[in-house]
Amino acid sequence: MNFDCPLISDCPILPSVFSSPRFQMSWMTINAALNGAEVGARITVKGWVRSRRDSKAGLSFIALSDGTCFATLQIVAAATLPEYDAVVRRLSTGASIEVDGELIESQGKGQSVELRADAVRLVGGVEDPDKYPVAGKRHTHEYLREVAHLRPRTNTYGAITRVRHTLSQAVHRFFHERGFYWIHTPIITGSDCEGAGEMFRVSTLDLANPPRTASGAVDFSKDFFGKETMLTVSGQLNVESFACALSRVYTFGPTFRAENSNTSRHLSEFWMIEPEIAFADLRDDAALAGDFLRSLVKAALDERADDLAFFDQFVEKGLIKRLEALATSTFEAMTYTEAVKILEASGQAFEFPVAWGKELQSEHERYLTEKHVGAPLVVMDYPKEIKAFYMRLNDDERTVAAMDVLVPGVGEIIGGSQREERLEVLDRRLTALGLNHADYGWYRDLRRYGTVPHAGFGLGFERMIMYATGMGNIRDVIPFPRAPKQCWF
RNA sequence: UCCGGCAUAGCUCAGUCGGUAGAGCGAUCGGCUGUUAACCGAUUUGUCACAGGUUCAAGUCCUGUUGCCGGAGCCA
Repeated sequence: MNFDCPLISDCPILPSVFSSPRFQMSWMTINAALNGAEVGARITVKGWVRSRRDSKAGLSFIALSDGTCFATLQIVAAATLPEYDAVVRRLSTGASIEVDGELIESQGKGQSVELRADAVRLVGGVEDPDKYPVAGKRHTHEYLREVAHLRPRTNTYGAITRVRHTLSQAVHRFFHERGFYWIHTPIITGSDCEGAGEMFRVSTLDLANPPRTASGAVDFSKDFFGKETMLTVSGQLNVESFACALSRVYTFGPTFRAENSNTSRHLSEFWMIEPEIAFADLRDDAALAGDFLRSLVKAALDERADDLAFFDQFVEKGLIKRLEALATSTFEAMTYTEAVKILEASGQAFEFPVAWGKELQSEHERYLTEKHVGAPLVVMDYPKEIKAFYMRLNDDERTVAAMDVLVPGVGEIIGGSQREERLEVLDRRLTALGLNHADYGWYRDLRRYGTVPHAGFGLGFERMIMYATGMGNIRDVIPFPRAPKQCWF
């Protein structure tokens, strides 16, 4: 690598305190070549062949992608090149090449600039073009999932990957700019009170021959941590302790659920964002959720227009309009009690009956957000019986300060609540639910020492990506999906 | 986990009443063209998911298993 090449200024670098000295390479990204490089520049690009078309005029056209942007760069390779027959004419989809050449205005339609090749070098050929798993044709998402190591080379997955990155960056930027601190909550937990479903065990015990207690049960005191440990299902409980010290904090990391969920909206391993704010109530929480979703959508619109244009055309017609509408909207909000009234008055024939005190079913949520509102919707103040122990009891003693954000097409994208900060009320809830106070020692401590009202929520990151791209299956918006019976790569 | 559907060429699928395997796309070769989802012609391709059963004969019918898809539940 040559880090001092004077010709190259690598792809648009955002203004930053880190912008000098620049990290430069001796070749140019296709993103840089297409967006900002001077016509007439002599450059080198490297990437993977999407397609090759030969012309009897003595030319071959190569569509080259390096994944740095949606578009491919058209390489024009003349038959007069010494390597024309040995290299160029043998290129097939998927091969990797390096090309030196001059960036020129395109003589053809479909692109403004193209690279007139001075030299084409094969980096890696394709063993058997007939067997290349992502040949230049349409493939189903289901099939591409089986070749997840090669699907990043397709238009769709390249676009998803770039949007995913942009949204990740936007998450951190949003919170950083508002004074939130990122807390790295643990992945391994010894807390059996997280309570959000089945957990994966973490153990170094010999499964075939585990140590036993006198009563015959597996003796976890002999395990690595001296107790039973699991993969976390949420960083919330841990992050609450940091909120009650640094005021505004969030987590953004992987989360694990061992539920046997076989749906297009669930993964066994997914990423979740959980902000937590001290001195905040549920209204503050909902306001933050709205700002947050709008900011993420705006980031995607601003920074990934090329990828969104693709999704708009091939995945969900009208996607961009929908996102633009969201970016400037305020979310409608209603209480659970109002939602039940609306559903009861809707005249819809639901499979599951609607009644105050019962969970809202998917079909109910879908009606509310897709038909009744036609936009994102916040439902608040659910009956305490159907919500978790840590949610703050409202003055009516029947409901808790919980909220769900529902969006058309995806359903529940955010779940949050104001946390119960009053020790005696929390203890009453624990008792009512038959939970052992001793198991919640440090969590109760937060209520014993300088307790404050606080609230937060969890956003399923992959569900956000689905919403931002129009993709219909959550397994297609994460690089290597983990789901029941699926851990292939 | 429950309900429903599906599993046939590299991919997407057809395959009638049970009678011994087809198309499109891709790929390869050739033709044409500053081409671009190119176009025209030719060629290429099979453990019919797996295990058993019925039958003279099973891709086709029956049983079981596995996997995938859609919906539901759990949730984010």
